[in-house]
Amino acid sequence: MMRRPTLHAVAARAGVSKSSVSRVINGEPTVAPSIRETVLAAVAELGYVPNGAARNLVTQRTNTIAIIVSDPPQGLVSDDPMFAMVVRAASRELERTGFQVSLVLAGSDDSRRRVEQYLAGGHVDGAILVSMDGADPLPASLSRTGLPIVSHGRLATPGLMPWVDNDNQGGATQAVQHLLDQGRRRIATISGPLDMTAAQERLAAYRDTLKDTGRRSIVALGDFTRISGAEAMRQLLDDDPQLDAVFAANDLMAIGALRTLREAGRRVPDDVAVIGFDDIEAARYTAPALTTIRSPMTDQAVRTTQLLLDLLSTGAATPVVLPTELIVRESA
Amino acid sequence: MMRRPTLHAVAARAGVSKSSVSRVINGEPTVAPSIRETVLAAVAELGYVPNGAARNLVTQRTNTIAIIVSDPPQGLVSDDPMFAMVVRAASRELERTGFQVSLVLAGSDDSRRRVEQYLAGGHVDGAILVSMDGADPLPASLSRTGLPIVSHGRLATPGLMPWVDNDNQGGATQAVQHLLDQGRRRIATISGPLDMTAAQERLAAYRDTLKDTGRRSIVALGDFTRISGAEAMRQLLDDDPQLDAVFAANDLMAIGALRTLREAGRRVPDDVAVIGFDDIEAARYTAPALTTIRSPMTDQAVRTTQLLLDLLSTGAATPVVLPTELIVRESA
DNA sequence: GCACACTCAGGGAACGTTCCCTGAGAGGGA
DNA sequence: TCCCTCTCAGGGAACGTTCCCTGAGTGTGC
Repeated sequence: MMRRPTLHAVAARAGVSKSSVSRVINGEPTVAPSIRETVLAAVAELGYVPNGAARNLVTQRTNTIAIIVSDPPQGLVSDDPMFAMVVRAASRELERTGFQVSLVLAGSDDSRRRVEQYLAGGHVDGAILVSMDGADPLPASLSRTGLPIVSHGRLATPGLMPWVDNDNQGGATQAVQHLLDQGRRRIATISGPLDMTAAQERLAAYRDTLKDTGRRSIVALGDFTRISGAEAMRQLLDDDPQLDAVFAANDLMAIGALRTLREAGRRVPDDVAVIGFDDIEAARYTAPALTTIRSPMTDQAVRTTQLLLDLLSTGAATPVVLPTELIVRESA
Repeated sequence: MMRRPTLHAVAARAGVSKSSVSRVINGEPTVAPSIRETVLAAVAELGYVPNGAARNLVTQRTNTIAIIVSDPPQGLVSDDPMFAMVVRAASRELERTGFQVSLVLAGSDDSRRRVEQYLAGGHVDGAILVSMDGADPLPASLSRTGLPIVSHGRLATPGLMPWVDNDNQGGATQAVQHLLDQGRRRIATISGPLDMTAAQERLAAYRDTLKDTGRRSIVALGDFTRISGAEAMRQLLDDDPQLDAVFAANDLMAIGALRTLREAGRRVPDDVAVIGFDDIEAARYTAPALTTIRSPMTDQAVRTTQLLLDLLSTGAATPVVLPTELIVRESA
């Protein structure tokens, strides 16, 4: 394969110095129109494209941002809509502002070391951490690199970096209140994994809201997947066959719960009301359609990206909490 | 922010030449144990991490692979499970083999130029194209860069690059045959966007299979999204209220169709049988559970990645077709 | 008419690695 | 004992840019 042309080659072709070519390439104004034209012609003729590595080396910038998502350790590859929405929205925003995106999966402990090395190796100008769980040591160690980093979702350890999250507490309160308003008496919940702040906050809000009414909480644990929602629902039905409402901490688990209820012969919402959280697109397509709390996922990703851009340009950024909204459909 | 230590600094600290440090870092065997130890100590002490750009510049390699996915031009961000599955599986495989992943969204014409420049700029060692539609000029222009590139999904223009696809024709034939075996008489289909080869092949197989039985085809067009499936189903019911089966070219559209049928008061599968394609996880959670054709998405992504690795190491790679499987659940 | 400012092109160091080449020293064979 | 080979450390060029600095040339003000 032929070696790609360099700045030098263009300079020779155009009969000018490489400094001038560099100036034209970078759009500096202090260059005579005649030279600019000659250079542009030579660039087009040779098909010149600046070498990224050389540029990065001398400028000490890469124009690349890492999106770091935690990868479930199990061999399974999940179709989590969150992943698609967040990665897509953030990537789009980054590309719009002229950055490349480096996607990094943080799975095993082994890969964590790799991530640290990668960030420390100057490959990126900054990073976005997506939905890290509280047990993960990665945020702490990465924040020590001194690189500009923001988190999509509040971290368990406060103060490490700026973040953007939705109002989990407010949303969960809305959800449970809606069930109460309907006159539901035994309201259970399917919680997310408790090492994630979103799950903690939603569970806490559920408990607080119920407590005010003197009702007892009925809790089953899931991990934000459909199958865990289905299993948790089965367990809830065993624990309390009389329950007449369930608040699932996300839509995926609500979808799982819906399936279990159907298998158990319970009618939704007549026998049991179900409400989810997130308002993913699939929530419009369940039978019955899922009542849920809309959390602005795309928005959150965009805002997180903008927070990083702020951090890069101004050196400072403050956390953001986005409001949620109750979406009433058929299931509650 | 303090400048990160360089090879030179480590060499000075360890009292050896930078050549020796470089040798230790890169694990070359021709270095005395005593020197290796001293260097390793200095590396640990200073927290040295090699600079990526400098390394890339001199080695002419980046250890980075681009995953290029077409981004729908509409402002919408979709939660397409395909995106999550494919990007995740491919990324995991790439990271496992020591590559970084650069995620590139190819949307507007403007961004296409950006992508070409990016690949030509030597930022990556190779690229994976994901599910490009036939109208997209990107594959052709990218293959002209001479970079090793493979495609996830067969391209409309053959011969541009190696690819991995599943057996669309076989799968669609299985699906329609299953409906015929059930004694269904009026079998409609919801096709995907016809500029994608997967949609073309599935539609062609539907037509061929029906033709052999003397039945006429009833076709509505979708674009692989849930909402398009719902709309197409509505149109099909208008066109032929007597239809008793639908083959949707993917599960997302089947899910949309299911909703329309429910709204129209048709029972599935009693009145109308529905069969999808892909076997995404959500297919297990519809009511009724979706009968579908399993296409090995994760597998396909992994195989595509391996194809690229082959291409990188051996310079050659041949297309792969993966088999599909009929998964019978409740909807047909 | 002369000095001075101002514009703009070119030369070359620097960025932080890798890798080739040289050469010092050790070891072994005749 | 001498020479040849072999091992392994160091020096320095090269990778392809950017950017600072120098200096040539032109224009301007008095």
